[in-house]
Amino acid sequence: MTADRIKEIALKHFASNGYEGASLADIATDVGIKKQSIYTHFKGKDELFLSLLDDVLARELAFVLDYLESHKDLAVDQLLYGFLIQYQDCYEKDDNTKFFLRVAFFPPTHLYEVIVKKGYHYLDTLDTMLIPLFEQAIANGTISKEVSSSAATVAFLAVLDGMFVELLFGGVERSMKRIEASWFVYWRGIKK
Amino acid sequence: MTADRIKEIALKHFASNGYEGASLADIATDVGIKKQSIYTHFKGKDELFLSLLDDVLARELAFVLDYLESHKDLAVDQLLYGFLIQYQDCYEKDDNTKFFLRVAFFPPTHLYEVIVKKGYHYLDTLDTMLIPLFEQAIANGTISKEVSSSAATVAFLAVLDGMFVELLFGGVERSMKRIEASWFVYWRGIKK
DNA sequence: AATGTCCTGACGAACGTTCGGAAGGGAGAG
DNA sequence: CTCTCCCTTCCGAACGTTCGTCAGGACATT
Repeated sequence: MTADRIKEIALKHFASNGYEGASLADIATDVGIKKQSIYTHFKGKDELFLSLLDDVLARELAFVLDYLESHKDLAVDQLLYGFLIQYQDCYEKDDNTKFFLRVAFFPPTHLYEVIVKKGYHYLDTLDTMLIPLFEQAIANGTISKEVSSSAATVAFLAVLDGMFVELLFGGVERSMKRIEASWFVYWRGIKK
Repeated sequence: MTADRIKEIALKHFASNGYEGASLADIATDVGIKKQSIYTHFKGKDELFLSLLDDVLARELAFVLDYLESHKDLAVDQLLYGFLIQYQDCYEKDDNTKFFLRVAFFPPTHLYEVIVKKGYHYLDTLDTMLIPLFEQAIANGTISKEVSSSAATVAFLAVLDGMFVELLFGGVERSMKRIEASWFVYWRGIKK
């Protein structure tokens, strides 16, 4: 399907050049068609972009859901640390996260409201999935009672964002170094 | 000086629309001149942009330097926490950080090398300023000997980035919440 | 015959940029 | 004091390019 190839290529372009920086002509060239042919599959640039945004958010959530489901029997520290590592590995070469972060932080102005709405939905879902984990670990005694579940969640998401930032800016090896340090301090800060 | 007014306005535009999204015509309109007049003061868009980048990095470093200098007699935990708070306060309404982050993470491709070079210089300087603080605190016994000074520094910069991210995406009140949680866990993780 | 896909060709709009000239003020000479 | 020259600042008009978009036709598949 050509529509899928367009999406695939467009994701790369949006991820590395942003909404304004990505041109339909360049995308079409990479696909191997003329830019006018894109209009056979999408109404225009906005529809292509928003369709990609939905895909990206869905994939992002699916990954988290899948990971938590398939590792739910792990100890909470291994689960969380593994989550960081897997997230990094999984998206090392993928443009999904790059697209996601770029759009989340610097959305094209005329699509601001739609994007923010979708973004918050993602964040809320993430929160809902993580909170019970921490509550259980606190009840278990694995995590100190001095630490609230919400503080642990918020701080963990901050560690995650810190990883993203370094992943984007400095690449994998710098990001790995940051994960090691952040996780070491983080776990030392919440464990019993 | 018109050049300064152009810079001032251009900073806003670059910060909120990115390199490609900011147009010289819009900037000129906000300044109250025609876009051609910009060429009296700058060779072109690139020179304006790079000139702004230098200013932004210099201001960013100056702020850190100034803060550390004027609070060097504080206890390390108050110093670091205060640093987070002050950074947030200082740049709440300022476009400096927004410009900085946007450019750092998503640089315009044709200026990539120049930007990355300047960016790493900033990071290195920051590192050089922070490391001795942690070394001293570890020697003091304020921070646990189990924590290396480099791990504490790297993790602290991650906390800082986490704050930036939330500052950009969610605004001040969400960022404040994140700082509270992150700092609580961070300090609990490195203290003796 | 109908449908879906890709093409050629062209559109107006916006982009960064260049050029030539009009205004204005300051400096120096008469 | 005035005239002239220079220099800075700004703008009108236009440049070539690229942008997203639309209309219409060719060709294949069904």
